[in-house]
Amino acid sequence: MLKKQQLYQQLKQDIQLQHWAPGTVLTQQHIAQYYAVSRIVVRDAQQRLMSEGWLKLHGKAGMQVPGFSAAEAQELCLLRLQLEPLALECAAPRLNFTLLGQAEDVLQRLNKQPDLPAYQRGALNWQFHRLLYQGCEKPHLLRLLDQLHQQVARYLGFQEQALRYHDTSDAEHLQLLDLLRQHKTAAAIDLLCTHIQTASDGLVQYLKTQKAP
Amino acid sequence: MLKKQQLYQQLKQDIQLQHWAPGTVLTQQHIAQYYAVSRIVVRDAQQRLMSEGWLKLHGKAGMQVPGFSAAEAQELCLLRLQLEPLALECAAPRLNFTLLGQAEDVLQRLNKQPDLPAYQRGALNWQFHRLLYQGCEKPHLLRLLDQLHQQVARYLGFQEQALRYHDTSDAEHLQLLDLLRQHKTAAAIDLLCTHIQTASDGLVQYLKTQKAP
DNA sequence: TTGACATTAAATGTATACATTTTAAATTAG
DNA sequence: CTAATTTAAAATGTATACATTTAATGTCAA
Repeated sequence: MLKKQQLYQQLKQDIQLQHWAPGTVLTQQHIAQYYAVSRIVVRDAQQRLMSEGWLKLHGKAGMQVPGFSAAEAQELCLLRLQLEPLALECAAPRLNFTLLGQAEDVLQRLNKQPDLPAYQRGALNWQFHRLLYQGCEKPHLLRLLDQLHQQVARYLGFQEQALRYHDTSDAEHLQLLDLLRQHKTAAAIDLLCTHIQTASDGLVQYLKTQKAP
Repeated sequence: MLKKQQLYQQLKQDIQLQHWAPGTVLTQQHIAQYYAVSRIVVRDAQQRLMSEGWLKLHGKAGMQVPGFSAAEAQELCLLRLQLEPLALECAAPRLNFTLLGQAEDVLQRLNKQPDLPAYQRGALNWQFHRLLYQGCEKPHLLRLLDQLHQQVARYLGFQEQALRYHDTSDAEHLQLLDLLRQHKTAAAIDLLCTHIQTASDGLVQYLKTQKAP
């Protein structure tokens, strides 16, 4: 029998992998029956997934699996662009070799396993960035960024193709680490901005071509 | 008998008015008994209040009423400063006289009732700003800002004194409206930045003096 | 046929009861 | 007396049953 945490993960994954297609309306009863859990458990999971953007309200009954749009992706990336450089700037003075090493380990894992599923690559990618921002000592900022990347992650499960840009950005990641090691903070921030911008453009471009084939 | 929505509002207000002091650990059972509702209802309200920052996890049992710190206030204001100018910039081209009029109405209500409780003044103040950002067509951005102001609101119920700066900022609000009417967007954004900065400084200063009297 | 109203089905909200986990206390061995 | 283990109490997690609300269906009159 599934518990709360398990149902949360399962549902999230099933949405990400499009087992439940965008537009589907999921009622408590449906989910409870399908996953064989009590509605109480479903309510908790639903509420959490909704606050993270995986589900959205649909009238007065049921939750709807949201669709994808280039506009939304662009907005999410714009917010990243607005917040992540700030986080890096605050964290830079407190970046030590331990953290940089951990970050490099994550990069290596990304490199050595080029055929991971898209959503796992996305998770590792955020783990890398997150490590760099870790020391900013701004819990609310980090919370907002976590939320943002949850939303972005929804897009990454979308299509393997959309994530291809990450491979091309590997060099940028390494360069970023290098700059940070040399305490060239300003340059690192600049690079981060263009890095996010590049990723954004790729994703948005891809979504636009998908929409009108 | 209280329903979910009512309990949510009641609990939030009681926290804001310090009926439950910072540091207090509220268990489901406590709350259920005190407000005479089922624990189910409490769970929903608790989860929502937690996601909005009114409560935070306390180990594995209970939720804790968070305290106040100058650092947290500063962070929240910094995030406002990072996001609100962006929202205004995006919304400016779509600002019409209807919205500007609504905003001015809010200002007038603030002016004509100088003895409103702090939390209501805070709510009106955010209502004013929010109207200006309304047209930015960035739902995620607006959601983040709503969250941020929920957090700020927690501080505003804190002390009447801390909100005094809002009275002095009334002139700035009017000037902001004026600039927007004349489509002097850049100037309006500049003013907004200093406006937020001023408010931030006031609040942070106040909290620092409170801490070490 | 259409539109308003009544009726029914389904979904969510809420309460109670039970199960599991966690915390604290108390007892006992060293 | 201390520390570790056991035991009891309290808190949360989960399931079931009931109440309320919402949506849909069908009926009847115009």
